[in-house]
Amino acid sequence: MTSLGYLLLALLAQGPQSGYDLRKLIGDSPLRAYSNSPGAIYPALRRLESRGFVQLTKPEGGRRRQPVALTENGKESLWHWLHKPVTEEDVISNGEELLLRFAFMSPFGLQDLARTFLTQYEAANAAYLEKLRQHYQEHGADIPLTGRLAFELGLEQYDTRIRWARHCLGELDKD
Amino acid sequence: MTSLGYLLLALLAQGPQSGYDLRKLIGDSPLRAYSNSPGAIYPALRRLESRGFVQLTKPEGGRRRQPVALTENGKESLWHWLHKPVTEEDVISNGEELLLRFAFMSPFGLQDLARTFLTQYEAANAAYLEKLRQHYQEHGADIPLTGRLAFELGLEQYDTRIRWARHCLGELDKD
DNA sequence: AAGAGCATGTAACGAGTTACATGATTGG
DNA sequence: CCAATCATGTAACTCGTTACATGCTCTT
Repeated sequence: MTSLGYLLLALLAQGPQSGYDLRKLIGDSPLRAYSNSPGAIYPALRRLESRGFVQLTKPEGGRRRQPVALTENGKESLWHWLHKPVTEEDVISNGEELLLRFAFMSPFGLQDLARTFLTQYEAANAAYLEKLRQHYQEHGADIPLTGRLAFELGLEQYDTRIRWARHCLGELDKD
Repeated sequence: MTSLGYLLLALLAQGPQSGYDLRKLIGDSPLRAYSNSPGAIYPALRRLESRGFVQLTKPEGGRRRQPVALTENGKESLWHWLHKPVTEEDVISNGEELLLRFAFMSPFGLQDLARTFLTQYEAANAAYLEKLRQHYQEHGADIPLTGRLAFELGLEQYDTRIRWARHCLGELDKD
């Protein structure tokens, strides 16, 4: 299962949609970091179907809107994805997917799911940031100027994530 | 040419290295977001060779360190990559690669290359951030809580980039 | 001499890109 | 009724992943 697959499941959790609808949704929103090309979407939907996560209902005529619905298996797979623990590896290499997961958590329980996500997210980012700072202390002097500056942006980005996670936990307390 | 290809060219610009050296360099540094698996590195080096960007010198015996050197064509390709203009599309979908480019600019001219990069980078991020803010104004109310919070992190990240670019321009003035 | 780690290679597979194809619907 | 656009599909290609294979070097 790839990020795009889960994105499709998450979008379908809000009700059946056609492939075309999904393409529009992705292309017209900040999700456009993901691909909305037909060559990505339709094969992805077929894969989801072959795994039983999704049901395609063929229209009678030729080439019209073809609604896709989430199955029970699909719901379950989505649930597992949303509940996966946040690892440091994810934070390093899959930052986008983590954020995607969080963005679609609302219907599945704010107090449990979202809170533990944020706690783990903050911890994992803090742990890696600490390693980065250490690396910077040791090797920062050897790196040429632009490399050092790029490194500093990296540090800032992780710091932003940590502050954001704390801010979100505060927001969730307002319930 | 993929990001990994340019990363290899950039690393080789500091002198010939073996594939194994390159793998270590990538795995032991904050570049570890990139793959350092043999199945990625060695085929990538072969591709660079087949395009004439790199020269592999076979060692006489069997399976030993095999130094890889940047050719003139390779230097030129690297130069073009570093000089590519920063587009809004890059900022949206290729943020990592942009930062990679900047990180390796030092030897190629700070006052020209790095300055124009930063200026374009700031402008492109600001332009997209403006669109994101607009989107948030119009549709923010319809998005469930975690989606909205994820959106806010996105906004923060772009803002961080912009502040960083300005800070860097200030640093470059200290020459 | 044996085994751990060094260094490179490769095959099967999955998934996205680009580009093109195809049939239906709608507007002028 | 013709063109534009809607909606889906597909083939060729590229690249990275995973897992395994191969041979060398160095230590003990």
